[in-house]
Amino acid sequence: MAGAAAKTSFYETAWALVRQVPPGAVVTYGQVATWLGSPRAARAVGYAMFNIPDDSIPWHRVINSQGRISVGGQLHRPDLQRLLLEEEGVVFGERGVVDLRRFGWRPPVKLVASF
DNA sequence: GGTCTGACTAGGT
DNA sequence: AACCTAGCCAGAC
Repeated sequence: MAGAAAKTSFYETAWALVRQVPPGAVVTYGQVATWLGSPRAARAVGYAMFNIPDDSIPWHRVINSQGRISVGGQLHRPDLQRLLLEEEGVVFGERGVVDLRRFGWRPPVKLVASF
């Protein structure tokens, strides 16, 4: 690439990575941040999800490290994220907690390296 | 370029 | 187990 390489923003990279998460699987903000090379940027990742540019990004598959949904009311629909996940087969515990050991997705090393 | 904001996290009380 | 605090990061003003 000659000259200035298109410096992909943190957000765009996060979006691209989240888009790789398959249906029925979930990842945590901290995980995504780690894949991006900044283990402590979980907050920034969350913010990136808040600013998703289009509907092709499965933002709902990103939850917090506790296996719980952080947001409490996106677009006037408090349970939208949960509903979308359940539709994909993700099971929530009695307290709305997802078993990350069971549904947590781990991307191929090669994929992560490409980011 | 300093300041503020958060869909985060880990640790302490 | 619920609640509070401090640390961290990228973006918007």
